[in-house]
Amino acid sequence: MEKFSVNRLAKLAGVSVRTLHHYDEIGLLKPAIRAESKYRYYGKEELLRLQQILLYKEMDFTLAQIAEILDDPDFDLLKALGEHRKQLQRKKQRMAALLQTVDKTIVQLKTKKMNYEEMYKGFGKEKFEAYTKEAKERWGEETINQSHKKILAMDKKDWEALKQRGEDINKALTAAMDLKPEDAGVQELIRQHYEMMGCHFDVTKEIYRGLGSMYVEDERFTAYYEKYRPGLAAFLRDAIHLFCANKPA
Amino acid sequence: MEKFSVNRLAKLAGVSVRTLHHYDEIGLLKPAIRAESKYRYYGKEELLRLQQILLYKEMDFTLAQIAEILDDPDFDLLKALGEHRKQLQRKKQRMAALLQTVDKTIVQLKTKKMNYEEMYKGFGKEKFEAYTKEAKERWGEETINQSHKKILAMDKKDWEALKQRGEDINKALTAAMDLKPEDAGVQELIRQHYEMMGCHFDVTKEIYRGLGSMYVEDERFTAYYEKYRPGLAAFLRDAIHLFCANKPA
DNA sequence: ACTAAGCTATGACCTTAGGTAAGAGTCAAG
DNA sequence: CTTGACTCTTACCTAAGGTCATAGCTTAGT
Repeated sequence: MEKFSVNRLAKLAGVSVRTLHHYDEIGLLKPAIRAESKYRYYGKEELLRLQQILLYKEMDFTLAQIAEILDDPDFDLLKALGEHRKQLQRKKQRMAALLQTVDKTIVQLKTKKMNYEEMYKGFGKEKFEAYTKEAKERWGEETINQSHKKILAMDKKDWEALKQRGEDINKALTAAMDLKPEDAGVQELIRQHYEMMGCHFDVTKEIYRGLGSMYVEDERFTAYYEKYRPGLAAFLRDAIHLFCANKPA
Repeated sequence: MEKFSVNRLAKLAGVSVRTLHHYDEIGLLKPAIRAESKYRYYGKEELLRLQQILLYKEMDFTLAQIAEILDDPDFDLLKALGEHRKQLQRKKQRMAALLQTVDKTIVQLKTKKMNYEEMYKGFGKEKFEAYTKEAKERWGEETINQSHKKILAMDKKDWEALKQRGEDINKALTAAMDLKPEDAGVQELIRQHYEMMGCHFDVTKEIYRGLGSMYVEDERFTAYYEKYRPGLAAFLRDAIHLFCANKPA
């Protein structure tokens, strides 16, 4: 019968020696024999048990749960798996919800950036102050200031170039409004717009899609683009959504 | 200016007093004033800051990260949000992967149950032993025994009834093979089959779908059903997949 | 002013699944 | 027999608080 030292077993199973010590401590996996020297030696059976442990650990069971699964003969594994599945699903959904929250926050920050840009372009003092006030209410004094600082810290030339390019793309899109959103040329313009947005941080498909929705859901966006040309906001949203739907992950 | 005691602030923000103590300890949220009695008193500003903290906590930022976000003027919030988003997405994908693992495990357990049932129905000794050996290799001595114990512990009458019903449904499905998988009658039989499967633990759509795939991917399944009537395995799989696709979550 | 009830402070220990380190003992090869 | 690699135990550390215990504080009612 083969015997494995801690090191050997650890390497065989891909865990650390400390982990084996820990499992011994909590009684989850005890060595087959303990030499007089106090060295731990494991046999084939223990290797098997360790593999079982790792299987369940992979599924995110806690060590206590695993101990129960392996040692309690009255344990209903199917029921446990079913419940565990529910847990995992809840967690996954929670992640999805968090993602949405983060996305919304990112979009809102982007919006603020744009508000700021508009302000820069000289939209009149009242508008500027209304924006600032709203933003402060939504974000708190400190945050908004920090964010503004960031934007102000942006390199002037980069900023101007970015702005110019955005305007070019917008003009082209306005002209292309008579085509359908799925038109290849329109989609190419949208692609350029998307890449521009991604210039300073990653815009994922989902974030970009959220931004697209804002074109019709946020009145400031809508007002801005509708004045440009009526129907433009909805057109942009549709084109962006289409773009996102067709874009590979 | 209003002052809030720990209790008041905690209730206002929906956190525990201990949490406020903790935030004070780590310097994340310090009270506006400390009375000589050492009592903590918070002002409006602190309430605002606490709300900010909770906003980021909701997004699963750690307290250390939140401190950085709120206190470091050089902090790039957009970049942090972008990175955080990636993290969340990874976690979500991990959850999805875990779900699949759990589903597969559940389906395998179910399969074993069926093997056991076949064995019971008298499929010959060699087959039984081949199954048992394979299952032991895959699952380890202990697990398989426990699982068998569970099945044996099942109420005899329930089991017989379940088996009988399963056979009835199978016979009906065999007869219905000349129809299309999307036929309403076929889908109704599949629905009954699905409900039967869910008799002893929740079978979700996804798990059921996985089971459907096993009809053609697992040779034991395939052999069993093909012997019944050629083409039955694929037919069942298609019908099950269709059922799952149309079933509301 | 006094007292009881309720609020608060500090300190300490607990939780997961090990990581990391110190100091001492042990094994195997040369 | 030495040296280097291995192993032992002990103990402290992580995140975000939960849950006591003990002692001091505040406030409402009398």
